Amino acid sequence: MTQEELFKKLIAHSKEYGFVFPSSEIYDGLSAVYDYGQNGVELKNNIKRYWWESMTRLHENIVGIDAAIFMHPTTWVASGHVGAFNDPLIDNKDSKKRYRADVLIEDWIQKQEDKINKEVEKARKRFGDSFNEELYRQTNPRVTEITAKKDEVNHRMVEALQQNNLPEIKKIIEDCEIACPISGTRNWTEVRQFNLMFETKLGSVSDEANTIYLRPETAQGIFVNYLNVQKTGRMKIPFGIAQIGKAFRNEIVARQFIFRMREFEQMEMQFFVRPGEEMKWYEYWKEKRMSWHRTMGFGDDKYRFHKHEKLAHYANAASDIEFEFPFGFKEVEGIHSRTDFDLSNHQKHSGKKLQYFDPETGESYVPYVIETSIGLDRTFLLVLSAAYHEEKITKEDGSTDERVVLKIPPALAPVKLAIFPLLKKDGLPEMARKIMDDLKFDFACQYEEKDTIGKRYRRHDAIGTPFCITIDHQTLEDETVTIRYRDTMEQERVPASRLREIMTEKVSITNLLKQI
RNA sequence: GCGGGAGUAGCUCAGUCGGUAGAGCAUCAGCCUUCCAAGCUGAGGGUCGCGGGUUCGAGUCUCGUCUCCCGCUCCA
Repeated sequence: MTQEELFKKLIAHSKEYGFVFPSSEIYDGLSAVYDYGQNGVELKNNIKRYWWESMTRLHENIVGIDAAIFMHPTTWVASGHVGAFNDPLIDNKDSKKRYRADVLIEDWIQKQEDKINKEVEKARKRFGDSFNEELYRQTNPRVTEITAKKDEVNHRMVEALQQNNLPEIKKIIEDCEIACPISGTRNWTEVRQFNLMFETKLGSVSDEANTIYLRPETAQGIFVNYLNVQKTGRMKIPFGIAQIGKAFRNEIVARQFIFRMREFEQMEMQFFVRPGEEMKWYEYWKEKRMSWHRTMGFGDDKYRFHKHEKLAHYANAASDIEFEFPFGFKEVEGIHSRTDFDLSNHQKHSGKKLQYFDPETGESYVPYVIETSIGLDRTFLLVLSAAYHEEKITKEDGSTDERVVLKIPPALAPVKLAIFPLLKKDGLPEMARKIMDDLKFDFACQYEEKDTIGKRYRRHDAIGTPFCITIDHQTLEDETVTIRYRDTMEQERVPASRLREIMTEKVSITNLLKQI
């Protein structure tokens, strides 16, 4: 089976067993929007808990918040999103490739600079020690010509971007005779604007309303509350603020199931540190986060770091944790050194002092920030794709059989234990109900009495239930039950009175947290 | 946006030459069996994505349209 087929089966399985449904399906769906079903929401909540507790419980100096999705519009001016997330796009009609129009122009400008540098180097060789680079740059006719043209284009581009003048951007591309690197042609479409932030109106009367944005990242909710948390929590640097919440990006192309959605959920932690110590903490969090992933037990070779060479406007170092999905190694989490970019800009735009007085050094400063930002939906997909197994089984009579099993770590599984009476008579259902009533306060349990026992086992394999408890005639005599293990399909007989203790040991998130 | 693929029952799919809708699984009710899916009987479930055209007659031919999935620049 190819990876693509496997991925398709995984998507079908997700729907079939109540993990993920296409949004608004009865109306033909909505592109790249998905809903989490009855099992999906449990798995998702368990992942959230694993993350949340690994942050807030295991670190005394990390606390959580839950900021609103709506934020003051100036937030996004300060964060750089208003400027940086307005991408003018253009398509080449021959190669069918899509480009960011400003990037095309920037590449052209870079080319001109390369040309100039080449000229300078040539001249340096020619003139030897007597070479005056500055003078040459100012006087050489060829260099000054290219420089002038380059500066003019740059000026036009900046102005056009500021005024959102798309036809002008198209004209620049035409004037510079920029060709598509793939097709080599200059057969371009019009330039179109893709605003990555969703707009909405605040206020019930539309003409009085202000345009606000749905947040494109949760981080800013942390930054604008930095001072509130620091003061009210009497936090001392270094300290962190964690948050789980929805974010929205009007992606140009949103694809690959729940991997890239327009509405998605992030789990972010911003860690505030003393300037100059950011690299130490950057390395610390890279290791911590990788360890969190590996503890789930899907295999260390499924993960790798990817270092960003090209950095975002706010970062001075950035690495991704990538996981090997059925469609290749893809980013699940980013660990970014964000410098003091965000807090400084909020300080500037708000006029509020966002500084920290460090009693150890006796100085005030704007803290530096290390960000860990993980996609919850991506982690969900990670768990599902790593857990999905199709197994061939040889039965006692020699015939072969197949089963689909989700080997989800027990602590994250939507249903922890399924409770079955072996027969639907002889008082077994009553006994099973009694055991379930006792355990349901501590574990997500499901009771099933329909169909043969084998069918019930398989149904729970398919949703990843790690343990099935079966009540048989012997239970009536000595109060023992069998535990059937999902991964090995083996059974073990234990006293019913010990179930709580055994299950607590096997399914608690605490034990996962201890291994990080 | 462009290119490719696909829309028939909850799921997987069949449907011949254009003749009026089928199977398996699943669901529900009952019977039988009882520790690893597929025993028996019965029931429910369909505007064949949508709209027009050709035809006595369209799931099938034709035109249009919509939606979903995959690939391409961005990111968590």
